[in-house]
Amino acid sequence: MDSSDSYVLERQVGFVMRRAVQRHIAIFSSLIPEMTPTQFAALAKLCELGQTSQNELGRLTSMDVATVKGVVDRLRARDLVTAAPLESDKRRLMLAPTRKGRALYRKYAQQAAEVTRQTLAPLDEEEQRQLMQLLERLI
Amino acid sequence: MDSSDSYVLERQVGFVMRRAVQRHIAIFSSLIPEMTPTQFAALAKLCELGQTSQNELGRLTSMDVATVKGVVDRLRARDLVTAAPLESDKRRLMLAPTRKGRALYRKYAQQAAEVTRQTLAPLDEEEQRQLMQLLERLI
DNA sequence: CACAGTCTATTAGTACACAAACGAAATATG
DNA sequence: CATATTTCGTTTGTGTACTAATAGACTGTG
Repeated sequence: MDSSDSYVLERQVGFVMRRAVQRHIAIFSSLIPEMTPTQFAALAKLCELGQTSQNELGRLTSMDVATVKGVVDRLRARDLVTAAPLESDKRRLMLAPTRKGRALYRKYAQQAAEVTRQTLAPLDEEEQRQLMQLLERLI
Repeated sequence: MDSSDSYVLERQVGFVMRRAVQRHIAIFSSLIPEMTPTQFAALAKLCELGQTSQNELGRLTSMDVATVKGVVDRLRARDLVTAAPLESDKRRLMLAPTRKGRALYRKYAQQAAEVTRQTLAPLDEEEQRQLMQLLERLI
């Protein structure tokens, strides 16, 4: 039996998802060139919550501890986020968006929703719902 | 109007796909710890074709020129792939799997298909087909 | 033939993403 | 209360992914 029967690259979910993500990122960076999807996700979550620790932010945005540190460092370097150790628990680094960070989030929240619309544009509304639901069940 | 109405992180395709890819990669590396999904994709395509230029391999596996170079370099370093400039067109770097590369591909082709099965396991067969078709239309 | 445009590969730079290991701080348990 | 465990953040190392710039090789057209 030929192993090429059981494995065809183009039919693997991993490959198809990778390509879909590539297209999504291209759309994102054309609509929001000022920051990456990951940075926007972190900033958005932080604006939603007001403040959190770096670690919890990572959990809420599905980022590794090492990844979230890098993302937060870059947001801090651009003065979009502030960080300060928590008095009552000195392990924790509390984060909050700056005024500039909030402004940037507000500026792009609509655009970010538009990124999703454009990414899903090849599908009709019913299919979009289906896709989202199926993807969520994969997690 | 509140911008949080229009943007909720968890409802964006990008976020959901990113998480699904994360889970997929975790499954992949538990079943095939010896190489990454990208490396396997490149090796698989090369085994399928026998030989190609580095550039074309990139196009066929949806990798950037810079990305494919890194991936191929690592495969070459492990003696899974050979590379030689093409006589008739000295710009091109022709690649081919080594015997060792073919053996590794054969060893894991089944497992790689299994990765797809496990990734899609939360869905029934009909849903799996739907998801794949919907994703393909996003590309 | 010349030379403009195209194709291929490489390099440098930036940004995610994860594993592993570390130290410091907090909590749990005996 | 002492110590074992857990939590949090950082660092290091490897790998993917894209941009932009560069250089060499080919192709097409004048």
